[in-house]
Formats: sequence, structure tokens, C-alpha cells
Amino acid sequence: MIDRRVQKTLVSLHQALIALILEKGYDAITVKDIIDRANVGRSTFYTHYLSKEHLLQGGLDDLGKILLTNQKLGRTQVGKAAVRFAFSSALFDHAHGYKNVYRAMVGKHAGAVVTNRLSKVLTDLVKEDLSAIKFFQSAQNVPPTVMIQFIVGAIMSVLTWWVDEPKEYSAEEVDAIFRRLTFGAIDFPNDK
Amino acid sequence: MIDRRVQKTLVSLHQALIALILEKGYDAITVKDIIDRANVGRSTFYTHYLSKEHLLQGGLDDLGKILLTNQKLGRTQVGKAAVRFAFSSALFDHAHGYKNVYRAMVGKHAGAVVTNRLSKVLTDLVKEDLSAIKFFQSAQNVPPTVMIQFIVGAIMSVLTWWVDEPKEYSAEEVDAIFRRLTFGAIDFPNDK
DNA sequence: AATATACTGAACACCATGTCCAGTATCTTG
DNA sequence: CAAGATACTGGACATGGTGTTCAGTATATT
Repeated sequence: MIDRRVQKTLVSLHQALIALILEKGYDAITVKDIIDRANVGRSTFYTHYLSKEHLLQGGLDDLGKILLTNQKLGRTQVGKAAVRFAFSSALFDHAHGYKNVYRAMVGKHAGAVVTNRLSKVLTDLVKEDLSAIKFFQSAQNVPPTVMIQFIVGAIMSVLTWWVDEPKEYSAEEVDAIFRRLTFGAIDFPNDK
Repeated sequence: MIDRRVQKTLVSLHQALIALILEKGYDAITVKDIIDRANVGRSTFYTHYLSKEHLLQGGLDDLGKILLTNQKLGRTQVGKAAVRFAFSSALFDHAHGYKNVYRAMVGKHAGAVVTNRLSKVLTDLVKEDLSAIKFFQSAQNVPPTVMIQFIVGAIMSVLTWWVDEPKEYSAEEVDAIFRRLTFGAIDFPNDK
């Protein structure tokens, strides 16, 4: 059985972290801020986490697991035409539900640490997804490593824009934007 | 006339910063590290800069000016077909010449602060460039704000990949990769 | 050579980090 | 419900980085 005292402490710390990121930005947060907000003793914090970054890491590990599950779900739900990057719509759906968390991670107030961690999670998803497609490298004539980084960058771009965008877009709209940017050629009107 | 003592101090500080970023990463650097490496007194540092971030900012302002000049150069040099994003080849050329500086900014060891500053510089360039193209918004059916962020993200992706890539690519090759990714649709072989 | 300006380096107050520990509260188990 | 295990508290402490101040010294400029 998991001790309820521990559970309470961990939940408080994670909630405090997210709230503080949204308020003052990840970099500006001190351990004192976190434990004051979470109402937890200093030594208690250090018995659970080595630093504020480890606290963050713990939260993102959970997120990674959820996304992986969603990716598999997306695969089985959609038809053949949408198999490619099936995880993206699942991701934007998830982000829509936990917009505060995502805003804390990729929004204006996020720090590099937070963004990098999310990038890693996404990189694994993209890699996994691309590995299902044969010969994509030769067709693109682009090294696979750039391709992966490019796609992750595209997702991050769209996410970053979305969470700080005042106008409300649905997850479907955002996913469509992502796909249009990533798949479609950029076709300028005054070209032809 | 600019006092030579000041010049010497500023140059030493900037060189020390770049060297240190490459060695241990921006975040891990302390003011003490910088002044020891630059062989400059502590109070001297603080008469010129308010913090380590301001030192960085000063260096990036210079870079921004250089890129702006290059953008204009690119416009006049290339033919009509290459007008769109003319600055990109100039940028990759520049990055090729100052690869160490760029590696310090977008490589593995860079911090969020560094990356964000460069992103801002690039955002201005992209905005400027897109503003020359009429009606591009309606054609894409994508909000211009995402478009800009997406393109900046693409440049950053390619730059990031390039500086840490062991194999040597020329500026032209890298620029071609960027253009293929950004303009061309991602056309997978097993689609048709 | 005289004046102005920049640099030095040590001392200082301040604050965040991470560790330690004795005392107290709360949970689990028999 | 009692007893033992486990978690939490909070204050004290060492360490190290930040940014300021200032009297003394070095180096420009004219």
C-alpha cells in the first residue's frame, strides 16, 4: 500500500510547480517557493527529489506514458489514411484537456529545461512513428536525424503558438494546421 | 575615441563566454567563471553588464545586425526565383563561418536563454521577409503568427542538427535541406 | 606632464542550495 | 487499539553564487 502521506506530498508539490511556472516562469522558481506553496517542509522535499528539475522530470514521465498510450489508441482508431503521425491528433486532444499543464511547459513562462524534456518525449514518439514507414529517407533525400528534429520542432512550434493564442482553436483545427504545415508544400499565391 | 581598455575588456568577456558555453553549457556558467577566463576583475564586469544574460544579449545584438545586412545583400544578389527567404542561405553561410558561435548558441550546451534570443532575431527576419509576399495568409489558410513561428522553428531545427552533426555539410546543402523541408510536401514513397 | 577614466581586488550583505537531526505526527499491521 | 514503522517538521549549518562598494593602482587621452 502506498502511504497516503507520501501521495499527498507529491501531489501538492506537482500542483505547486505548475501553478508557479504559470505565475513567474520556471527559471525564477526556487525550492523555497515550491515548498511554501505546497505547504511542505524543506527536508521533506529533499527526501523525495534531488532538485526542482527532478520534480519536473517526475511529472513529465507520467505525461510520456499517457502520450504513448494515446499513440497506440490513435493507431487503432483511425483509418489507413491517417496512420501517419496518428499520435499528433491524440497529442493535441490531450493538450486541449490539460491546457494549463501544456502552457506551463511550452508557453512563454516555460524554461529550456521544461521544453527540452517535452522535446525528448516527442522525439521518441516521432521516431517510433517514422520507423513504421519504409524508405522514407531516400524519398526525402534528407538525413533521417534532421527529419525527426524538424517534425518535433514543428509540433513544438504549433503547441507553443496555441497555448498562448487568445483565440480559441479546437484540437482538430490545430491538428489540421500542423498537418498543413508539415505535409503540404508552402504554396504562395503569386508564384504561378 | 573609444578607450582601448574598454575594448579589450569587452572582447575578452565575449570570447570567454563563448568558450565557456562550449565547454560546460550556458546554464552552468557563473560570473566568476567568466571573469577568471577573461582575466577581468569582478567589479569591472559589473560596470559593463548587469548580469551574465546582458553580456550574452550584447553579443547577439551584434549578430542580429550582421544578419540583417546579409539579408539585404541576399535580396540584391539572387535572382527572382530565390527571393523568397533569401536570408536563409545568407544565414547558413554565416553560420558556416562562425560555426563555434552558432554551436554555442543552438548546440547541445546552449541554454534556453541563448536559444530564445536567437529565435527573436530570426523572427524579425522572417516577419520582414513574409511581409513582402502578398496574400500568403489566405493561400495557406493558416494564421500568419503560426506560420512565422513554424518557419523559425524549422530554421532552428536545421541549425541545431547541423552544429552537432559530425558529418560535414556545406552551407548550400544545409540550405537545400531547409528548403526541401519547409517548402516541399513530405511525400512518402508508399503513398501512391 | 597632468588630468581623466578604467581596472583591481578585497570585504560585505544577501539569498538559494542541499544536508542533518531530534522531535512530532500519522499510517499500517497484528 | 496498541505498538512499531515510517513520514513530516523546522531550525541550524556549511557552501557557494550574486551584486555592491571603495580605496588604491594602472593606463589612456590631451
